[in-house]
Amino acid sequence: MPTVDEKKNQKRRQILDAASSLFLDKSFAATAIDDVVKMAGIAKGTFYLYFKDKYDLLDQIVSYKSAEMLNNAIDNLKKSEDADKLTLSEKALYIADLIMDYLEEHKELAALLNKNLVYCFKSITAADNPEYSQLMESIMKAFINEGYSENGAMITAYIITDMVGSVCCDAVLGTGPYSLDEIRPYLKSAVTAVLEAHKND
Amino acid sequence: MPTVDEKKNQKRRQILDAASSLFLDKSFAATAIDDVVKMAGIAKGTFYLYFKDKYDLLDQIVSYKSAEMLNNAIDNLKKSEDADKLTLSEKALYIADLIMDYLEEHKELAALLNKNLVYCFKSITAADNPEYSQLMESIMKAFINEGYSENGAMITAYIITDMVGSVCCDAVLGTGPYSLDEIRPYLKSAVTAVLEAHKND
Amino acid sequence: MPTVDEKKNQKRRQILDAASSLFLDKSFAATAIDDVVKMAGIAKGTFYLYFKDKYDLLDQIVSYKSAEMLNNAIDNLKKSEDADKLTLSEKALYIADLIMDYLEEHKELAALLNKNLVYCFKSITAADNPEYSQLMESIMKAFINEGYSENGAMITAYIITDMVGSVCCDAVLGTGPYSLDEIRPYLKSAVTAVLEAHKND
Amino acid sequence: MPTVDEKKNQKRRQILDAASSLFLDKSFAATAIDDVVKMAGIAKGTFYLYFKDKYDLLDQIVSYKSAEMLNNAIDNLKKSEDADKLTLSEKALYIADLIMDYLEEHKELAALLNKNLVYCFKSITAADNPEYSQLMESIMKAFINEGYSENGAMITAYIITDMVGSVCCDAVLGTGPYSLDEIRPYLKSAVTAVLEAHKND
DNA sequence: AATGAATGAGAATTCATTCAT
DNA sequence: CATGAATGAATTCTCATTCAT
Repeated sequence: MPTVDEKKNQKRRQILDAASSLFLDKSFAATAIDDVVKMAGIAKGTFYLYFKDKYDLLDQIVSYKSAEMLNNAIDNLKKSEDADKLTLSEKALYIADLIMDYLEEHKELAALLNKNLVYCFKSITAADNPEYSQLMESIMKAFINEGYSENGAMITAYIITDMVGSVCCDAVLGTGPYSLDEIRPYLKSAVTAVLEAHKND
Repeated sequence: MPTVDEKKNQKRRQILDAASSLFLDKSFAATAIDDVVKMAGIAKGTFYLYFKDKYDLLDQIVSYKSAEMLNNAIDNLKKSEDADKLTLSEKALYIADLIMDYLEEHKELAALLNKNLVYCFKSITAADNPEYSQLMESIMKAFINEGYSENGAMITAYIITDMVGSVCCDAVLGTGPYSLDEIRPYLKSAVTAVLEAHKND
Repeated sequence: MPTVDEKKNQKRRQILDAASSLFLDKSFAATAIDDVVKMAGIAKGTFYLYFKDKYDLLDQIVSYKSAEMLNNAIDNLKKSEDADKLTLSEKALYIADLIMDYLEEHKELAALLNKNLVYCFKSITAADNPEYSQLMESIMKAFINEGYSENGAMITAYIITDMVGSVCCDAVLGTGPYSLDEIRPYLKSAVTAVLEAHKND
Repeated sequence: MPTVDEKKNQKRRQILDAASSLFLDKSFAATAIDDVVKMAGIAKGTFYLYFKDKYDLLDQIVSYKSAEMLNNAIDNLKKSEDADKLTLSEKALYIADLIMDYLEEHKELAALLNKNLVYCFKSITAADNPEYSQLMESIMKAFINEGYSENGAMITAYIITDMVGSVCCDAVLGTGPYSLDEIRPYLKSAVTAVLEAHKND
């Protein structure tokens, strides 16, 4: 016996899922609200009960899908028992691998990110989820421990995020010259290299 | 005495310039052909004498603006007499700097590339300009000489291009967390690091 | 201990009051049932328990608010003990003043009447309230006594009502060029003049 | 051989005429742009070539139709050779008659004015047509000559305009209790009476 | 009686493209 | 070559009303 609120949330997710699959197929611009409601199996008016307008839909999709990816990463991190023993570089590669796997399986998120993997962190930071802030903090600490300045750590993380996001989106969406499998080892060694390059900066 | 062809080309450039400035301000989707022709000072019908449709306009802008950037790079390279004596890494940094400077001064191109600096090379490759192919070849040779496999060279170049493009577009368009001045040194050391990482791969 | 009927009537009035204030602010057309129910603090479905549709609401508001104004006029008339001794013209001015005061203080009614002060009398005549018919009759008698034909009396009363309604609505709603204070003396002498003009017609 | 400009103006009038006839039948709110373009025999997009939006259409109709009425009045006035010899009161009655005749024959204007005959003068004043300003001035002079203060003249004219407009619109649209024929003599004597009442105020 | 989620027809407006002049 | 009026399908969003709970 699902409550009213559960039903509402389920319907919201129906719309979110329909829309993100359409955005992947046809792009945001080429997708009409009409397409979304038809695929979600609801009436046009119902859509506007859940979303202010088309842009609100886009925002909510990015947040919602990003949160899914982050939660997935956190879950994985928790499960790997020896996470604590990993070096910063190893941790970075671990997370990079998780993100690549996730985007490969959720191409619709890759399409939405449009190479801006940083969006994830932005929308994550906005929602004040204690688990997220904890994660952020622990990452920063790891950087500092290895000799990075606070600013250097942030910039390095940003460059790596952008590089991984850009290359990975191209790869999984087929818009770049290489498949994810082909480029993954090179991308990972690039991550390590950039990380090392800025140590003690 | 400008020939008919020169006049045509001049009008084509008027449209191209008007459109790219509008695409920067309001995005491709939000720019109407009406806006373009008004800014270019021509009639609506005239537009379709020069471009097949709106998408053709976009394609031609990217090619045209990319060509400008590439030509600028080639000119610079030619002027620096000791270009031949530079190592691969030094050349890469030299080009990266040129691209960063150019995009900073031509934000409209940054907006059009939308983080896909690779587009440039694609649209360049399409047009068979001997100077471009020469440039490409000399770059490849430099890689091979330093011990890269052909495939490794291509992938490395691609990753670096994507990284620079992504970070640089964010920076000049103000969509990222850092300005170009702030991030440039870090980005350059990242370029070197990635380059080194794949040597002998 | 409020009876069920009293409760119903109270809720009906809540809706009526909310709606008329919104109709003043935003006009009938621009006011959504949604706005009304939100302001009245009830559910959308509840609205349709009390009113057939949006137009029924409008009708009932005009009747309800007109009745309020008429009741107010009757009360005032009763209190002024020497009402009987007044001439027709004096009575007319007395009532005109009451109406002007009332509309000044209840601009929402002025907005609803939309210059049709006659609506008041129509919706009043519909409801068969003995007090209203008494009032009407006594007014007609006063006319006849002063030499008007029955038809002349009706037409004169109509013209005066329309003139006062039109000028007064403009004044209190700020849609005309004069404030009520500025125009009131002129309007009152116009009332007297029209009254005199048709005597013995 | 009609010029392009003549054709445009003719099309604009087509739309204006179609719209005002529909506004009479169904009210402004109930008329869709779709109805207007169907009746005018043009495409929906064409409508927006001539009018900014639905409200612009309404404004332009009122101006256009008001101008027609005013021009008609001026023409009539010019033709009646002894206009100069008429007293103010006679002039007022002459104009009132013209307006009543006109609105009876152009009910669509009556519907648009919505009892606000003053709109006419507003929209007329806005357009700086020398003939209109001349008319206004000569009317004001006539008032002053007969002993009115400037303010008194304005207010009196306003009250009369509002009264005639209100009563007359009701009459021709059938929303009031009397037909124009029935009420015209009473309305005219009311005009004279109000005029007299404020002399020397 | 009361609720409020769902409906879907219908509204206004936009805009890429065509074509007669 | 150049023009710009005309097109009409497509799009987003609104809102009075219903009905299962």
